[in-house]
Amino acid sequence: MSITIRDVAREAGVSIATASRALGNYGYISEEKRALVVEAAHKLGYHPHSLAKSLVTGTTNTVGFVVGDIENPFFASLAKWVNLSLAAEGYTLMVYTTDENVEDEVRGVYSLMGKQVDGMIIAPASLHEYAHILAAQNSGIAVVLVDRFLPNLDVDIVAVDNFKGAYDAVQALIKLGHSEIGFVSDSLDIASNVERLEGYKQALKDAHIPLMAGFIETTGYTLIDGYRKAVSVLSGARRPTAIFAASNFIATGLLLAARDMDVQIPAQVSLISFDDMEWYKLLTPSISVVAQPLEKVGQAVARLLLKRMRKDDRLQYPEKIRIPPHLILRESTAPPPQTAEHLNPPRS
Amino acid sequence: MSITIRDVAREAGVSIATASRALGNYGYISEEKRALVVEAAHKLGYHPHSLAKSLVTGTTNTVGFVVGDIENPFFASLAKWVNLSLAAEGYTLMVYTTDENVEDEVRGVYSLMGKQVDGMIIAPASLHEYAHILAAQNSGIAVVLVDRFLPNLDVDIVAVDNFKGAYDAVQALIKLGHSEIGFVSDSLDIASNVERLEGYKQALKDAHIPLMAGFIETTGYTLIDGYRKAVSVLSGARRPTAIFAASNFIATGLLLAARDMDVQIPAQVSLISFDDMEWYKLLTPSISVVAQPLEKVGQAVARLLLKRMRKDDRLQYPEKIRIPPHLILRESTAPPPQTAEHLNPPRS
DNA sequence: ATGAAAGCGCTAACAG
DNA sequence: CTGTTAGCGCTTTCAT
Repeated sequence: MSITIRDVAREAGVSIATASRALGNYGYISEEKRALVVEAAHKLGYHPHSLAKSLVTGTTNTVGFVVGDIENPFFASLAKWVNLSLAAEGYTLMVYTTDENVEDEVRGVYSLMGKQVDGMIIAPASLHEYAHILAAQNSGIAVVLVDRFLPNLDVDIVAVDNFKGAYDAVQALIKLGHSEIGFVSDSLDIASNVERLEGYKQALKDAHIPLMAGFIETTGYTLIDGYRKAVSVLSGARRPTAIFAASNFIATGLLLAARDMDVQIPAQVSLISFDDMEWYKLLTPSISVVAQPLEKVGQAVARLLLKRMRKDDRLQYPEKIRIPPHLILRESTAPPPQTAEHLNPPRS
Repeated sequence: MSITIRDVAREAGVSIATASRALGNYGYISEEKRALVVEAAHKLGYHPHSLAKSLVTGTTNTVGFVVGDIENPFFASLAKWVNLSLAAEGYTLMVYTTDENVEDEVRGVYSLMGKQVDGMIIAPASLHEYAHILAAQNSGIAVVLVDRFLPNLDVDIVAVDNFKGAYDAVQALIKLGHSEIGFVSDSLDIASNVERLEGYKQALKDAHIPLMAGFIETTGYTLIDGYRKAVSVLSGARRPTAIFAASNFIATGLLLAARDMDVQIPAQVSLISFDDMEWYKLLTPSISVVAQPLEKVGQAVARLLLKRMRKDDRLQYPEKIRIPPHLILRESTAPPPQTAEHLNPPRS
């Protein structure tokens, strides 16, 4: 069927060991035989069987990337940057999509373990279920989390400072005069959302604005979930004058809903979104955001994983890297409408 | 180090073969021993080593996905749909990004071959270089192309009817009264762009509008390439009254440029984009598009590949599947400006 | 510098 | 129904 190193060796008139040395560029071998083997390999159209090699060396040059949804521009962009760094070092990415579903994630992690990936990058779907992540670590695979901390687990992580990002955003809204600020995110079983919620709460607290439970809303992770929740928030009895959307999907759903319901942004409701999108600049109004430097995050993740896979012991354990996000105020944020009867001017 | 089937067999007090049968659910085995083995495996925390299994069975349950840029929403969305269908059948996706660079693509295909993927889905970066794709096919891997035909190669493909999509779009512009219609795409070494150009040309021809070489422009595949080209097109001596953008990246670049240059859409220039984006609806004006039903494309690709991997011989060879796109006219298309001295009313 | 041979973890004849 | 055994293609001691 396929051409093996055995065929190459025979063709070149050398032993399998010599052929292996020639093809793998290791050990002692005469230039003469090396050339012979290389030529034979070329002539026969030989291509190495990495699986067989992996079985003996124990390394696959493959890393697993486990995320909620590869269609989400946040993950797609992250994948691009991670891949860029990893591909340069000869690694291939196996992408596993979980639909933010823990059972799928567990399946994915074990499947990837079975496929003997050298490392895994995971954006865990749940704060509370991590036995599979522990199992992967214990089996000797390098694991680094991205975007979402697992406070109960000692494992490397790279993420944006979500607390600060949310805090800055909400503080900016408060400075504009808002006191009725809504928070909308997807599941609070996801660590980054919890951190963003904490930032939101702290900003309100520091401004002595009472926390209103009705202003904190969560929904699913898809665009349509975001849309539905937005419709309910915008049509609620007590509509906030500003909304902090904890992700691009939530913000997009809200924009779609606002358009359909003829709610004016920012005249009636201000908006700040987590995640910057190229097209946010194109909207009328352009959208204010907490931008995540995904290039930096992706590179940091890749670099850290690479070091772990190479067992670089100059690293602390675990390594926790926080990348600062930055607030960009555009046109979707403005002072609250004058007619708002609940207007509560900021103290500052 | 790790727990193997040998350990499980010993623990359960059976032979390796029996353990393998129990774990793999095949052959004859008593319920009693099966339970024993399963329990031992569970107790020991055994996880199968798929690589070793693959080495003997010759199948990996892995498929390679070779695309230009996973960050491009077109590919990201495609990946999602393909993955959905494939994951349901137990396959994992290895994503290889080529940056639309043939050398990278060649490297990727050979790397994936070495990793013994059962199948590959490729959006080839070049019309002319396909020896590597042939090699993959010849090595027994199921290969199906997506989005881009390779006319000189007998290989399965699923793609949108690019000719028709472009034809319909340009015809719609002509009906609105345009005769100075620009075409902007990335590389014409990419089959789908060529097909779209052909559709553009044919629509002009059928309306007896002379083809102007200066109205056909190509550029790179990134957003910034699209932006730069758009600036030059919009500031050219003879600016078209309508532009057909052959991809979402090109269209986005053009929108960004139009905003920066204060060019009014559609008052001064009409625009139709290939690829529909959720946010196109949110812009002012909303963007007219040739929408590609990516869910259908992704599912068709996955289904076809699955059949090939299973050697379903009810299939023709090669199988060529065209999915019809559909034109959605929104607000970015309007009659040309009255002041245009070159106005050439449609004949219809 | 080169070759013989062991073995990575698993499946699949084959024999019993 | 169960166990023994021969590989899958490759790397890597260990001799020579």
